[in-house]
Amino acid sequence: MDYLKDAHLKSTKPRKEILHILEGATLPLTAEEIFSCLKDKSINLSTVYRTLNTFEEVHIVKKEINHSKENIFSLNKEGEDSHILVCVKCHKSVKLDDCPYHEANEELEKKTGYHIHDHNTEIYGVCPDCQKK
Amino acid sequence: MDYLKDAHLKSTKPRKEILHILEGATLPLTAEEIFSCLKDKSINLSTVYRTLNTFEEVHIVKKEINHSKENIFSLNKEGEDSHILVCVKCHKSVKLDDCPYHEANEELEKKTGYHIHDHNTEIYGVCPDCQKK
DNA sequence: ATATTAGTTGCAAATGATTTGCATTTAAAA
DNA sequence: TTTTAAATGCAAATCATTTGCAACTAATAT
Repeated sequence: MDYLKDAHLKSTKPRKEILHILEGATLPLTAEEIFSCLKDKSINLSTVYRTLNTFEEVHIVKKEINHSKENIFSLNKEGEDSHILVCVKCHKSVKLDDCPYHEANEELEKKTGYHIHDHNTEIYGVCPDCQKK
Repeated sequence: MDYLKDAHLKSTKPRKEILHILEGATLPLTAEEIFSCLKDKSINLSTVYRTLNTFEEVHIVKKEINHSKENIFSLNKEGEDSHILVCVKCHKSVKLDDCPYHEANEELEKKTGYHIHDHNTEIYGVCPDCQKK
């Protein structure tokens, strides 16, 4: 809740607005998308970028890359792993209920000694519809 | 072997040189890296980019994204899937001998109807060394 | 071999997301 | 209320990548 105080960041208008937008988002957003959602139009795009990067450093948000190589940001809600199956042809995606790689990753940790925390896997394939074409 | 003829692409000097460099590479390379490996220094960087994109379209190369959001290219050798375990802290990576997700993916195909062909997974975690720190 | 032509290339300029320098402002500590 | 380190707005810089266009060349037909 108190993301800013917890991270020892000053509570400013841009930061509060950006947090609010991220809280309302169901999907990760680009900096531009967040920028255009801002009610206070005097906030600068570079402030949005800077804020999002700051948020990432203190783990308030998670930064990923979308299909167009843009950074996309989403609130880093602990324990909210998503596993998405993405069609490489039509880009349609399906949310999986649970991690299909859970057991496999445990095996892998034993074998390699790595502590795996890739729990937002995007799995690529061709969806049933596109297979027909 | 005869990548160019097979793909109905003209056999030009830039293409042959770039192919040669890719054949000698053990890791995926950026366009710039390939460019600086060229013996014929009269070849233009944009030709390298264009060539690599053409190669990708005809599936001669595989295009991926590295940590700095640059495109990296590698020869698309059939049946040479790689599974790399990457440390998110030090970026050290370990090649896995075989796909840890093979069975899990088969399950997933049955469940979803998707035809999965993500067989160059990068798995992220923290390596043993970085866990100590 | 030679001419033809569609596909390639070099060059320079454009693009587009993201970053940065710097002067100004502001939240929070004293 | 004063002080000060941190945050912001603005404009310009970055940097990988793409693109328009004129010149060139490999492959095909003559």
